[in-house]
Amino acid sequence: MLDVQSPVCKSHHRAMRDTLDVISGKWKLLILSALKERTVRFNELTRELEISPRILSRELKDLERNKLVKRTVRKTRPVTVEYERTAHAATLDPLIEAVYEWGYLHYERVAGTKRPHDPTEAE
Amino acid sequence: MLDVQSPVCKSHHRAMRDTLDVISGKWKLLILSALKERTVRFNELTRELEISPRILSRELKDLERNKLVKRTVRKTRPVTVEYERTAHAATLDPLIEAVYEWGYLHYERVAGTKRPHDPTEAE
DNA sequence: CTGTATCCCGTAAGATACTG
DNA sequence: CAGTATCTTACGGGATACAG
Repeated sequence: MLDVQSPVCKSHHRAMRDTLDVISGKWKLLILSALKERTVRFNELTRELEISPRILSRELKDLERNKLVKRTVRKTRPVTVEYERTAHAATLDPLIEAVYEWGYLHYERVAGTKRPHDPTEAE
Repeated sequence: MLDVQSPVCKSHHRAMRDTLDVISGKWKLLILSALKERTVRFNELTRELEISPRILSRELKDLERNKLVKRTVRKTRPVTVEYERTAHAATLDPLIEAVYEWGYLHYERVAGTKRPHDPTEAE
């Protein structure tokens, strides 16, 4: 049988799957992006990203498990928890940047076919 | 500085969502990656990516709808269909490259925490 | 404030069989 | 070969209420 897929393509494929397994989904990159500049508390994130606490909790755990965020409990009055990116997460910056760049540059193109939100736009 | 969500962050967020809406999911980037070098036929893709025809069909339609792949019917013996990337898809190269790079460089790290590997596959 | 516990829905994804 | 038709399962994602 002819070798349809070269070993190069295979490993390429595998590497991409590895990445996608970690960062795919609706939220992970957005969360990491939100943590890019500063440390953020749980509820801050729910508000900023408009994500339900249930989902956020799960996503943060995933990210923590993959060593991309660090969770810190601060013994304040009611107790606050701060999330911050790890150094490892910083290695995702080029990827995040690429995602942002593409969305920014090709916004109109995307808008033509689909565009799900923003209620500020009058209907 | 205490402006929790600056307009910059908002638009950043939006741009990322736009990108994610188009390329998120398990398959789209892998498909585009497979089409990077050459034109590929439908069944070739199902074999190379180990994706079921149903899913592949849907993904290709999505990509076509977003002007990322071009479908060409060749009037051969039983009829073959070739898929190729559009010029627009080429603008995703930096993103795809970033996905590949990260998976490649941080493979070990990922392996430690999760690795849904396919045991049937030997290399 | 920081989550967890339920309940629910839509869709992604897969297996298989079948048609043009 | 290139898909489509079903059917089924799994999971992502959301709403809400509640607990620590």
